[in-house]
Amino acid sequence: MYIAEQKLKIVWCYMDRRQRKTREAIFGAFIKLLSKKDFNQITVGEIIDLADVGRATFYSHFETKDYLLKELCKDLFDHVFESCKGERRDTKHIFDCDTTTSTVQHLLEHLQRNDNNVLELLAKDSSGLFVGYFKDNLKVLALEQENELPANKGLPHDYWVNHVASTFVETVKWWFENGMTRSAQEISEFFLKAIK
Amino acid sequence: MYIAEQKLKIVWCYMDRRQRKTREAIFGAFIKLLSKKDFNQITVGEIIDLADVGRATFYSHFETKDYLLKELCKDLFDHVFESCKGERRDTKHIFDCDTTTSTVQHLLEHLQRNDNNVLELLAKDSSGLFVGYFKDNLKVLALEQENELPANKGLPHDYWVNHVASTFVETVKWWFENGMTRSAQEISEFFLKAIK
DNA sequence: TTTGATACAGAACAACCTGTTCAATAGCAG
DNA sequence: CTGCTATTGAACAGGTTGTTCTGTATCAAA
Repeated sequence: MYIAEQKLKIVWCYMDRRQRKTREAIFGAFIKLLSKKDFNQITVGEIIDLADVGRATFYSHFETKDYLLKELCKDLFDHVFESCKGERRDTKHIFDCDTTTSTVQHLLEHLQRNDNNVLELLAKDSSGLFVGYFKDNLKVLALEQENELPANKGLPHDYWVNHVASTFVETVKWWFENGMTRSAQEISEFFLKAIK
Repeated sequence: MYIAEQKLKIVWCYMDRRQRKTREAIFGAFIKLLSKKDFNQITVGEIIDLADVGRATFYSHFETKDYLLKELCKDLFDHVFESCKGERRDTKHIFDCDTTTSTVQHLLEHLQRNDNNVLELLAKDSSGLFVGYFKDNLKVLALEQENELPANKGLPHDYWVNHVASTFVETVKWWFENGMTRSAQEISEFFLKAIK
């Protein structure tokens, strides 16, 4: 029962090649299915068929379907935000990578590439988990560079942070639902205007 | 198979007393369960047990569990927004019911009474359906009295309407999650400041 | 009150999904 | 090569779903 949990979480890169392959296959199949139908309508049977993986193998990696979703969220958003945070760690200023683009625009450009269909998953997020993880990461990011954000207008701090994060998520969803025709810079301006 | 659909939807008030009773019983049981656990973890068996209703009866009313949720959303939000819209229809000005309170505050006060646990359902909305219906209704409301809202800052119209509706939903959720200790008036001010 | 229509209860049913177990097989690291 | 570990594939019990059926209770109208 869920034998690989510790290894998978703690020493990811030292994982057995077989484990990595299975994990990636399951994630891939899951993402493909998630972009087609609702989470609750996807069965484990479909996942393991598409991933071409044994039933027992699935359950040795993920305790349940919900845990699979959680781990996928972690993987996805850790990857999306890693560049922002990584650069910040190195340089102390988020703008160093490109002095003309803000953090917001940088993040939007990263999303525009849409690795792993993050946007699709965000847009048709029937479980709310993706949006939840996204917002949590954004809140941390907002706290890290609070001085770059507009004034909080005398509103309670946590209300303001939540408002900023929510507005960003809604902005991204709006962008995606309108075909991503506008540029990342334009969307960035929309967002900043909205919370100004 | 879902024999009563037309009657239920079109001539609600002329419905057979038996039908009304079962429908109410099912809705009541469903709401009670929804405030305790996630939608996807609720079984039809639990619902009919709590509603004290036969299995076949349930399926003669609702094609499936998802349809039950949809109909519940419709009922709930039609009721929440009916007062706002009703007053507007009569008076042409939404402020007539109380010249000192705005539409926003009026809606918040209505939510504060929390009929049918709407707030609880909104806060722990695992399916996203409640929030979706809530936002749709808010958008219509926002369009109806656009002149009362702050300027859209040159943003695209649908982006702005979506932003306003989303901010309202998030404000309500924040209110609820913080124990509803603040007054409706205060929350109304937060919301208006946030989108100003 | 009687009558015909309709909603209900309760059980039974097949089809499906879940999560577990197990023996056999295949791949890995030292 | 050898011991260890992941994977396979099948089988399994337990639970859920949506349907079907028969008999009963309730309604609305004559």
